[in-house]
Amino acid sequence: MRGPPVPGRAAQGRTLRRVTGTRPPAPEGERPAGGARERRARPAYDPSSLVEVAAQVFNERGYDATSMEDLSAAAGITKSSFYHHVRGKEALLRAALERALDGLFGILDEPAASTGTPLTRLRHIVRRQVEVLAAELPHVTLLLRLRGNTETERWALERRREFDAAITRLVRDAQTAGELRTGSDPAVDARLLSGLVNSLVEWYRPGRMPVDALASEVDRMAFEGLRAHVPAGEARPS
Amino acid sequence: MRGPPVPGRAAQGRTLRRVTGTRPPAPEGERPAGGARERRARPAYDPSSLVEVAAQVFNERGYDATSMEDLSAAAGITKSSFYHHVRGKEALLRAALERALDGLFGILDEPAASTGTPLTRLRHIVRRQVEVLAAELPHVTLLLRLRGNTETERWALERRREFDAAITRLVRDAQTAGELRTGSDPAVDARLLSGLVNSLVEWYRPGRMPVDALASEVDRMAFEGLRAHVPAGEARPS
DNA sequence: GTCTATAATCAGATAGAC
DNA sequence: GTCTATCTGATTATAGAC
Repeated sequence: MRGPPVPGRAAQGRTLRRVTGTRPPAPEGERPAGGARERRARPAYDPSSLVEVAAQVFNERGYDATSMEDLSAAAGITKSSFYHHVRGKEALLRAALERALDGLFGILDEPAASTGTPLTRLRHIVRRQVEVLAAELPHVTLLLRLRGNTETERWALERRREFDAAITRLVRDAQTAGELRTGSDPAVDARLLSGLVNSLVEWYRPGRMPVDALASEVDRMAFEGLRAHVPAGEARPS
Repeated sequence: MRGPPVPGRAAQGRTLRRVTGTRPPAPEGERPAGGARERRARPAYDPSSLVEVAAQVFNERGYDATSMEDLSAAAGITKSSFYHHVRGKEALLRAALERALDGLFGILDEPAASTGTPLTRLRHIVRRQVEVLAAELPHVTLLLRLRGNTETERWALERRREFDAAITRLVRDAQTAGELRTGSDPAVDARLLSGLVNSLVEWYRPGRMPVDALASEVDRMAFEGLRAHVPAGEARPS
């Protein structure tokens, strides 16, 4: 907990927020039978849903600031009931990170990721990266905010570096092929590109705008820039 | 602490890393007199240095995962001695965030921030933002990773939103003036631009490349894009 | 499957000797 | 100014009743 020792929890600066957001309904058979529970809209209890709930709370509060009490409250059950479903805090983290990494590495396995010129492939990967990021928003967000404190975090960071390395190779190839700007270090350009894409998790929320529109704007900015383009033949604004 | 209860601290997954990185030398008179201390390169004890050390450790481990023990160890003294210099964990956080915010808002007060066309002003601000980010790297990094758990964090987030709003207004003005691309929401473009700039804290380290070179690459990417530009008159690659 | 109660440990912060 | 020793409360995790 934070701040000086204060009697009541309400006196602390920390705000208890509840996870909102829609979630896929759990299989009916998995629901607890005696629906005597009176809490507000409570998430289902199947493992996959619990991971998603946990990822949401981790992102809102930060992994370290999140207590098992916070997680169980978000799931609508007590802490010890929560432990009945989950091995521990770090197991939840790992499951969420695996989902994010599976999504990202899945992109590299797609046929379009190895078809065409380097730039064509790169643009496909960027577009798909935006889509995976939107589809797995809480899990990817979690992945991008890791500090590397635990063994699980370091494992995920290592896999993330492998993904980034694939992007860097592709940027280098595209520059060599004359499809990307010259005069800059491809490793730097790859980091700028990844930074741009990854920064979406800080503000994009589903429903804010269609995912394919977002992907198009990111693609345009990354490769053509924000500046207005003058029609061919006209003079460039000084 | 993390993981199941284990006897020894060494058995935990957490790695104790020491703050490296160079620091401006403290005024000689501020150093403790009897240099009997035998630890490795230890930072000075003046308040400003302690804030910088704290910001570094906060960034490495995350604010919540950082204990006062971690901070005092990084400073080379015991926890209770550390408390002699500092009011508490949150006071350190606030001091670091103030430094970051002062740097950023200082940019908006510069004459060049309100001289010329919207695009000229925007480009100046972006360049200066990269420079401030590099000069105040640990403090700005901390600012960009806030979750809003405490009152201090929420205060800083609110000020950061004000800064972002200024950028958004400028992007809108530049688009209206025909200097930026059309067909996209200026609020989205502003977020993409800020996301690109802010993502630097995730990888840029002083000494990796000169700051002005970095600023130029960011400027070029943001406004012209990564794609190779064909000389005027030639056909655009399909 | 869920609960109350509690164990074991670690956090931020302080007291008081030197 | 620094230290050892300690307080208070929160944290992860478990025991065992229902």
